[in-house]
Amino acid sequence: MNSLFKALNDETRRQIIELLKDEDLNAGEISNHFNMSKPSISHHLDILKRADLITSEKKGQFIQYSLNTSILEDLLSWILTLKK
Amino acid sequence: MNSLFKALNDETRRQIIELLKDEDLNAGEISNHFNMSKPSISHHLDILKRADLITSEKKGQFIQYSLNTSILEDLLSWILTLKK
DNA sequence: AAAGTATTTAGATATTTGTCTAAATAACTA
DNA sequence: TAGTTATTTAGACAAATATCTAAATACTTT
Repeated sequence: MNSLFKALNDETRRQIIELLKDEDLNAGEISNHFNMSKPSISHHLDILKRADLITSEKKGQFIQYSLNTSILEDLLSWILTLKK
Repeated sequence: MNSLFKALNDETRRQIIELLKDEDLNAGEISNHFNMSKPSISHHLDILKRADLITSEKKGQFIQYSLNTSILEDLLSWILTLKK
């Protein structure tokens, strides 16, 4: 859970998650949505990946990123145990 | 949401939340559960309070802390929008 | 009023984090 | 194979964070 909370604790990373909610994107496309260097975005993607919140797949010259929502189950149930 | 994610991004603070899930506790009682100085715990309580995850009420010489789960609604719905 | 208990505030410090630029790696194209 | 494009890795640095000790504040008790 530690890496999950850590990954979510950044506005840029949360925005990346929301971008990927709608469609898969490659690193460059993600980068274009932000006023930030590509290496910084790459770093954020790495943190999201370590938290298992996203997956990546090489498509030729590009790397396509997808959201993995299944990991959010843990978070959901953690929250729900608090609420009752 | 920023302060909420920030507050949740710490193992000690998550443990405090779990302690308060079962019963209200004062600062000293919370502190006793951790191998950490009282000022450090006080600091964590402050961050949880700023995030509105806990409330405090003065009871004479003591300060009693309670969990506020209503703030978790926002987090819940944020997660749910991602999952569909 | 003085002493004791509970908690926070202040200030210091080491670690972690987010960002950058430059360089490296990998794949496509001519 | 040389050049171009996509992405990551490496290394540096400023800002944020978690922790500590010492001191301050607030309440209770004698």
